[in-house]
Amino acid sequence: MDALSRLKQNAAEIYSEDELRDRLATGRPLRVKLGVDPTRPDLTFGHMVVFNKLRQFQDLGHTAVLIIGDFTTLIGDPSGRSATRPVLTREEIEANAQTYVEQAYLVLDRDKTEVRFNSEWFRGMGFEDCLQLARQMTVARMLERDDFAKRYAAHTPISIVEFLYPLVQGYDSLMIDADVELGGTDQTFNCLVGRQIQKTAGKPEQVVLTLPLLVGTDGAKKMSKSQDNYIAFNDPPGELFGKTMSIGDDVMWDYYRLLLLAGEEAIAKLKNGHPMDAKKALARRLTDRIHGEGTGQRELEQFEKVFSKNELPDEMPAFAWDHLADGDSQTLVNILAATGMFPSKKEARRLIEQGSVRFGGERMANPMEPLRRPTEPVVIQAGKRIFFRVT
RNA sequence: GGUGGGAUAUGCAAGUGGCUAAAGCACGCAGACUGUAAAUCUGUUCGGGUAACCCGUUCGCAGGUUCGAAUCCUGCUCCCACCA
Repeated sequence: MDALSRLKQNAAEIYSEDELRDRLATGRPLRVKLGVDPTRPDLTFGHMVVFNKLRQFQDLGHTAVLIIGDFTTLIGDPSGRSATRPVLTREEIEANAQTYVEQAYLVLDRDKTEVRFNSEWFRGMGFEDCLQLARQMTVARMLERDDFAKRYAAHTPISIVEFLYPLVQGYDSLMIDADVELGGTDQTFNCLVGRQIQKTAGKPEQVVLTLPLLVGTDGAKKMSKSQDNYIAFNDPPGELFGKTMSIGDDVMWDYYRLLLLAGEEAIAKLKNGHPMDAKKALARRLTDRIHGEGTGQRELEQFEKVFSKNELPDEMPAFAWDHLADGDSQTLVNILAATGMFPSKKEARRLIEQGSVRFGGERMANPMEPLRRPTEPVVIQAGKRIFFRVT
């Protein structure tokens, strides 16, 4: 497969393919830009889609330039909801950026990655320069952006600062001489603004390559932290595996394509088999990818043990009786609550009343059931996913 | 600057003096079933209490009226629309 077709794989849009071909033909390493938001230190599988593409560029000898939007974060962005986002301190931003980049290296080639903070060029920028930049955009053009158009129509607030964001992002492209900028399809507008700014400055315009947005575990909306439908890089292996198993059958193929870069032939083959086997393979490979070779197999075995065979997992947290109770006898609900594994005592009681709690394998439906100090370790199970031992 | 409308639990959204811890939907959680934490069906969803009942806190914020307020009054904050 030649370079261009590899890079085209999974791409939603390329502006434009001809330009990309020409740029590749120069034979020099291209500077491929990706802007990241340091307000959220945790990477999700949604990010992986774009990072995969970046990695493909790296494998072809190009340089990844990660722009940490620290300057913009420092100002605080009132985007979306009425509540203004908390403004992060310099230290918080740097810490976030650090974790972010470290996680990104699970996908990226560290040696071919350049990390830049955009405060580098924005901090010293005067208001005059800012106005000069703002001059390059019109309100009508800005309202073309899908996100703004919708919010404007729905009467949700849009701050002037938000109007400045695309310009800021575009200016980043100018400052690092980006040849290519990557982003999700929701970033299309912002990336295109970069082209305009480069053009005005008399520089070659960057190629924009957008990627589809990964659907979240709810199977409906795009994966994002705010929707709580995400799988994060730093989810523990069991969580990561389980969450992957919880996605709907329909969206599984997108995960194969966008996260594992599976080809259509391989997918067609999997579709002939059992959906559950395909999903298990997906979860296993993704777990391996993040947590290291072999972890996927281990989680697969645990998963089958717990969910298919209804057996106990190999590992579970243990609590000493003396931490949970004062005397030798205590009610079930109090024991559960004392572990801190439930959001509230009410919640623990609800679970008991709904018949989801087993004590040593025996179902207990009475929250007030008195328990005695166990003579040997006993396993308490709540629902399908919470297990712990009392010793 | 003027006029009108709005702020309710995780999200959307009912509720205009007591029967409201607050309808409904979505999400979440649990049970059943299964092919998995898919799908489907059912239940459940503020917190505390030896507990089919009692108590505390919640309806933008701060006060007030009332036996009683998410619901009425006053002030404040924020948002939206129209006009300029």
